[in-house]
Amino acid sequence: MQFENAMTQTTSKPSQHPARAQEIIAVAQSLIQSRGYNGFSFRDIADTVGIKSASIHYHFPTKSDLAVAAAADYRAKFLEILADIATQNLTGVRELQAYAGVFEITLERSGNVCLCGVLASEFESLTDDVRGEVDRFFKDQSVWVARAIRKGQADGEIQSTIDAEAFAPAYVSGLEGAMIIARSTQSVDHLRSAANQYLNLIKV
Amino acid sequence: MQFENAMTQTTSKPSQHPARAQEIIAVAQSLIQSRGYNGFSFRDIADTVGIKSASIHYHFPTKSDLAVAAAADYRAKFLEILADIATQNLTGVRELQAYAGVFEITLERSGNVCLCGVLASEFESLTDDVRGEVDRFFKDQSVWVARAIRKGQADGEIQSTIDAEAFAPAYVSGLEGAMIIARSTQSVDHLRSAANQYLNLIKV
DNA sequence: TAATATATATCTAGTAGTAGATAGTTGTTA
DNA sequence: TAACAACTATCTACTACTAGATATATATTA
Repeated sequence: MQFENAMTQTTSKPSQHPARAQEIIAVAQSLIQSRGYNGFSFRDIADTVGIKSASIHYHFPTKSDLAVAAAADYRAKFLEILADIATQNLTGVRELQAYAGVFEITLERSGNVCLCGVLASEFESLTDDVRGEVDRFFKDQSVWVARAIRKGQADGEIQSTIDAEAFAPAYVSGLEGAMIIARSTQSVDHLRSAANQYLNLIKV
Repeated sequence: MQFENAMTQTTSKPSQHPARAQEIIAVAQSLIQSRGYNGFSFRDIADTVGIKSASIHYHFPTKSDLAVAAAADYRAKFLEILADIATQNLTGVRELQAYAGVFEITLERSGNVCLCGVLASEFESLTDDVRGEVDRFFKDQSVWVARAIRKGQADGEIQSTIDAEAFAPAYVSGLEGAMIIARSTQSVDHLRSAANQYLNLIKV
């Protein structure tokens, strides 16, 4: 996947050479996804990247700035993946299956859960900047899923009685919750099964 | 609600006079539910309870011990509430609505999310003891929900094609995820709506 | 071209503050 | 008196973060 938008940061420092900044973001994302926002330190990142913790502050003045960048990057990349799925000429149901597949593959390959799901569960200890990014993520997701549902309805494979705008956030929520619980119960199947349950119920 | 089982702890110190220990557990639960396991300190609890942080170690030698006690107590109390619902002679669907209501009321009144949902999202930074408690919680929940679903099916108000054992964890996961996202989007309605979506889909 | 200036990205060394945890002491209660 | 439950005082390790120096690369100017 390509690095596109590191300048989404509201903070000052632009950082002309984004390779290292991106590297820091990637490690931060992985650490947040496995241990949470309050579960990692600048030193953890520094040790992994191979620099000193003080050097991270050059790229991201505060931990909040880093989290904002990590969440913004995560959101952007997720949107790219979804845009890619939408160009594959799939049916609505297949798109929703592919959507769930993104969650499943993440959990399967890395053992990590959704970055914004983790941040949301620590919501009270986040700055407003990070909260905003988390909020935007979930809005993104619901919009994309609602579109896929309507597509499936137009093709006659999803029940027309379903309210796409109401079911979309429920589908997203279900996958987020199932992903988090799946990790704690050591079974990707928990997530896969939940996704199938939701989908089977809305199919004609 | 009554304090029942503080001795579920695997650790040594029994603490004959459980009032203060229970007070500490209650504050710890609230802090975990709002800021996460890594988002609070012994000093936070001490300041709220009105003792010194060192005194907490008398009741709970380590932070992990405290988290285990908090999770075990949470699980026990949740089971009491569910047992209470089950004695109210409700239909299966009404029981499932009451179940969702427990989540909604918690979020509405305290702004807090499910303790075990939070812990699960920080899973990688938990000790095995805490992990076990979290795991047990979700097993509990699925068992109770599956029973309610089968009850609804027996009464003919829930579709007989639904696999109760497979849908139960999906329902629990959905409510957990919706609860976490609802807080981050500042709307209890997000949770209420998701609960209704799931239920409407399985009704006859 | 050579000298100068600026920017980038890192370092070392340090700040004040907080984390969980421990040892030993004191008052209180059964 | 003995158990309990708190205390004071302290420890080590770590937290995010900062100041100032340095090396290197890139521009700009004499």
